[in-house]
Amino acid sequence: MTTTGEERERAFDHGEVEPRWQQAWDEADVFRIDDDATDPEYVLAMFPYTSGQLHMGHVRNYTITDAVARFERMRGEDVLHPMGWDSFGLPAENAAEERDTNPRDWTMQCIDRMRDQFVEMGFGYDWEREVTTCEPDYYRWNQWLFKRFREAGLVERQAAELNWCPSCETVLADEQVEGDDELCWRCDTPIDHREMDQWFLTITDYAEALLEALDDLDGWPNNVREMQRNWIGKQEGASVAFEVGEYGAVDIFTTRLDTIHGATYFSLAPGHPVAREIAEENDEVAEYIHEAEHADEDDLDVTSGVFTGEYATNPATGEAIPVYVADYVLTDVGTGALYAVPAHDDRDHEFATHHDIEIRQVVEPAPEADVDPEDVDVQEAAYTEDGVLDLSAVEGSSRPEGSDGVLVNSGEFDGLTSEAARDRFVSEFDGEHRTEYNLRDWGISRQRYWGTPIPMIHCEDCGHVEVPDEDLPVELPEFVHTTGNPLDAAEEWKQTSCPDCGADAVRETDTMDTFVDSSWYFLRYVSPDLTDAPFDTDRASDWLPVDRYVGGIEHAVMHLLYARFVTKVLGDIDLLEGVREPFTNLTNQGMVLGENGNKMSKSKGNGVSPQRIIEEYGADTARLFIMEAAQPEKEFAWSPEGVQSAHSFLQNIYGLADELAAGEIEFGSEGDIAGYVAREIDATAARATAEYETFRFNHALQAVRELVALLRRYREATEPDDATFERGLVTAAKLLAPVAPHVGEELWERLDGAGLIAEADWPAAEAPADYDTERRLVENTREDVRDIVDTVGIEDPQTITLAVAPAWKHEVVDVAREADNVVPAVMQNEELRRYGEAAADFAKTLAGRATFDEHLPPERELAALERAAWLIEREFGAEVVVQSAEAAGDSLASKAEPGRPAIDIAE
RNA sequence: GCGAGGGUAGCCAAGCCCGGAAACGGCGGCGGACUCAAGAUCCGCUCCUGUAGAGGUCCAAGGGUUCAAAUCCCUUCCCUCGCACCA
Repeated sequence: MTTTGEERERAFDHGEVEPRWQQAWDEADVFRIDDDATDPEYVLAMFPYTSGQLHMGHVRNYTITDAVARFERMRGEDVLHPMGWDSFGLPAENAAEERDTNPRDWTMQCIDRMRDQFVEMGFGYDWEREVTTCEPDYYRWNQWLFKRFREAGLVERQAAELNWCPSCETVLADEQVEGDDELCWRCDTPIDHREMDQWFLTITDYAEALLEALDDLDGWPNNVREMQRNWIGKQEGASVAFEVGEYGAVDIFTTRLDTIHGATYFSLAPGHPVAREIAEENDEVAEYIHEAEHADEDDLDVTSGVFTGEYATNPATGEAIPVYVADYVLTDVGTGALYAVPAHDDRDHEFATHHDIEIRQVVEPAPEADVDPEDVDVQEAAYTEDGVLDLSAVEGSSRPEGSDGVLVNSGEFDGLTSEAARDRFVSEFDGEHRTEYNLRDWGISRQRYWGTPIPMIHCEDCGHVEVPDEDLPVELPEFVHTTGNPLDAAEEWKQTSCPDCGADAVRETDTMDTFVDSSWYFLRYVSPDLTDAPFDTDRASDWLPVDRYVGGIEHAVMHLLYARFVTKVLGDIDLLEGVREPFTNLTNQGMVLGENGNKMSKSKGNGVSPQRIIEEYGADTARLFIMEAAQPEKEFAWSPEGVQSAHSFLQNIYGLADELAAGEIEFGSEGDIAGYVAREIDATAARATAEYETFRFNHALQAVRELVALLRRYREATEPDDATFERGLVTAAKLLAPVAPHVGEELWERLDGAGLIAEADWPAAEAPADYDTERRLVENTREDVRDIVDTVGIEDPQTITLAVAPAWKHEVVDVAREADNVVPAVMQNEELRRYGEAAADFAKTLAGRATFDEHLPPERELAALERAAWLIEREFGAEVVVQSAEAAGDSLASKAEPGRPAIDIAE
């Protein structure tokens, strides 16, 4: 960037300015919130994982919440805006291994580094409420809550299948298993699936509550709500038992019980217990199951399966249908067993065709459907829609060919709609209504060191025994480098005695999933130092829910679902009162893309380091650029031009304030222009406020830029009125301050503001009366003048005369607006009739129009044009004369209409 | 396949909920002011036609409702995201 000498003189040095204000805020306790505050505005960003690296995603996330917090504070709200550290987790262990240190030291260093960066960015947090999940002061409450959940019957020990790396001797999360070959991400060893006992929180008990409440979460994005609905995966259906050979009754789950008469085979998942029983007698089945269990996802065709030689009895028809074991039936969906209806299910159809099984239609389109039953050929493709039952094809049906249908066996079902049949068949075939969820219980056991120890003890005699509350927290032992779980290797720590019987016992060596930490951290901020409970129930009940939660979409399901679950449980065990949902409004900020529009990544080499931007341009430039670039939820590409533009703007407005402070601006007493500027100031405040409220910071900032540009033009055009000019700058500074807080303070200091702008009052936000109408009048008039000058080709206009329409024309429009029949209505008006033919002609003109824009009365139009005349003078270098209809005389004024002054341009 | 969100001028992108001006902004491009010049800044223009503020054609495509549609309704096409051998 090149700067002129003058600009350099007027520029601020962010490296000097920013730390100074950060210190000033700190000393003035600007961001502290008192424990006594009632129902403060709770503004929260998802706390970061402590990687030590601040990236642009963080900067964007925290710039948004910081701007909102500052905005609300200036409006006089008490604001809770805390920050903490999601500091447990596997990466810390890996980093410790790589650097020959331990997870704790490494994590603490990362936290210090990140905290410094947050301060440098000017983010205003109440650091007295800082929460660090890897501190015993925090995680002891994970343990305490685990026990309360257990008391409430929400903790279970179940077997679960896990990814196990035989070389590292540890469990891996799904995302740590790489590629189709399923290799360990660290040592490239193929992983095993191992069934292990695990601790679970039974979130499935809350499946319905979690699902239902989504409908009322109006402040959440639709896609997140939809993702949670999908995840919970509610299915309403029914279960019915089929007798399978000598193996007894097998329950199936179906959502299409109406099609039961069309079942022509029965299918078991390879993992179904009955399939395993059959395999013991049948080698072919055993082989298939083995194959299915060791195959990769796509190895087996959808039609793969094996006939077991067994038959199942269809309770609807009494028929015996063949039993298959098929891979397309999933063990953990429904009951892992189903009856197949090839005529009405695509996969069953494909399977049946391949295995040459009968396809029997039992549903046809209902009369109101726009499909002709004749066009449905289930031999070709399954008909999967609802319809009416057509049991003519069922064996034993008494329905004659072509008739409207008589019932199979019992006659009473024929013609039922699918919906009615589903309901009816439940009782008819001894089934039961059943609701299935895709949601699984939350397995929280991790065979890792860097997490919250699960507060349980295994005693030979007493089984699983809780660690008594008074012995909490169970603290982590010293970290040891080992291939497996360091807790397992910590012999001294592991050996203990049973709290119940006193015998020798061992501690649980699993730690908790780190999502446990983040499922309630937003409550700990309320009372971070409390020593006898995780949080102060009264205060939390008052301060929660979080009013504004901002974070990445990657947490749409996991974290946000767990937090909702925990919040509901806390309510049910009386630790929270009247808070059923943790986050009222949720925003998922979009990605910051690299300059080329691709995702920033090391491999693409298009990453932009926040640290570098802060050093080169300062935090405010980065903040302003990010907020101007796009609305929070949209992605945008990093742009050096945009950064540059934000930087120049900040320098520019600073320069103006500095000149003002230095007394270098000549002031005068010009009145009309000041009036114009004054109205623009008010309108800008109103617009920016509304945009802040609706999270469209880019629009708010655009308004601020326009105001500053206007002030600059004002100064160039005339000797401005000092009070108006200063008020304009003060307003711009305040509107800018939430986004560019350091520059805001610099401006404030030069504008003689008392105290800190961070604590100043937000500008009153009331647009002037009829602002929009006036603005439209002025803009239209300016455009018309341009249009004329351009089309006519006037080289050098000398005088531009604007004449406002006479009062009677305004009245004609008023009458016309109300009238059905314009011309008669106008001519019947005594007053208007006085204007004779002119009134009639004008009425005729209006009669052809469908609508009438709002317009100002003549004297207000006159005043508005007088205020705006300077803009036209400046643009065309001509004298501008604004006249009333009377002053202008008939020849000109007759061309004017309300909202559209007559224009005369003299060369 | 199911679900959600979209398709607006060369590009990015507002407006759509609550129908009423060729449609806010920005970038890029063009012209002008300032300057020895460039940059920065400022003022315009940027769908087509037009010597007094005009006319024409426009918001993925097609239909409909309405005095009036980018906006409401229907159909089709395309994009992005989420879920999915889900019984």
